[in-house]
Amino acid sequence: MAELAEVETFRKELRNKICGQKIRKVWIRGSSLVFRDFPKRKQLPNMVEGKVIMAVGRRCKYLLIGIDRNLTLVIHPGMTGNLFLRERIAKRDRHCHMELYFRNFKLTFRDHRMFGRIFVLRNKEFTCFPGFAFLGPEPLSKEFNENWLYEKLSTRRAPVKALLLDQKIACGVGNIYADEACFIARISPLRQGRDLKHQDIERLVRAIKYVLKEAIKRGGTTIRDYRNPNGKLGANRPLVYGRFGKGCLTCGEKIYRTKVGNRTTFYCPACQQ
DNA sequence: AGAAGAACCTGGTAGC
DNA sequence: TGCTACCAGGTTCTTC
Repeated sequence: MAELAEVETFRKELRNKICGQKIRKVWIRGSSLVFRDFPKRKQLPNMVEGKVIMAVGRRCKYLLIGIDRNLTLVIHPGMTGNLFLRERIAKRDRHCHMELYFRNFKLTFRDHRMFGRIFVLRNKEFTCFPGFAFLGPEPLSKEFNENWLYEKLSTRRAPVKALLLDQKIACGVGNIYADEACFIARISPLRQGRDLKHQDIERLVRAIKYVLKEAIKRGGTTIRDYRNPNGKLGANRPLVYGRFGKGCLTCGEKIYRTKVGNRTTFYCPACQQ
């Protein structure tokens, strides 16, 4: 679920609700694997209880909750992680891993597959944190442009789809939007990176920005598990992802399904060259 | 260095 | 109905 557009939806929905709110109480599942990268997890409640949320940001697929002046609660939802705003008395089940209690509601992190990650960074640890150090530029920024992508793809033999999933190249792009971007740019996901011409890369950059903006506008894409913090489904509908055997929305040919870099990949063999 | 594949997890479902 | 095998939107490690 959680690609850039879904995490951005989390950010927008949460920002107005939790900014300025004091964290009254924290509950964490002690044995939960989502804290496996955070050795000091037992101290998490002590670190943040009684403190105020100052900002809600995002970098790539990481949600960043700024607490007081010098702490950031970092949440990576992984494949199935979700954040929910709920009544304080709402029951937690065995897939809940963390709850932040505010005055009138609580924020719950739920993840049944436990590929998600949660940890806390102090400001001075932030810049040297390895998870952020090598991420590429935000795809919706000016720095993510045809020059950047050409530089990253033009020497590579790997399929362009696999390269788009590399967070050092196109951070925030995941399996769905990589397929969608290739479809809109009319580029086969199987083509080698070094095989793309400048004009192909220009179309691809435009397509990546377009699919992400549209998905954010619609509150993300729900294939299976994704819900926004209020429990609503994402309203974005993929043009090619998940449409195996159905007619291409451009030319009517059947959509193919294959594997690229071990990931399920959908494309139209007629439109995408 | 870079490409490919497996591993990490659980739950849902297709097929028998 | 019940069992097994396989599949899933992310990341990271190992092997070649």
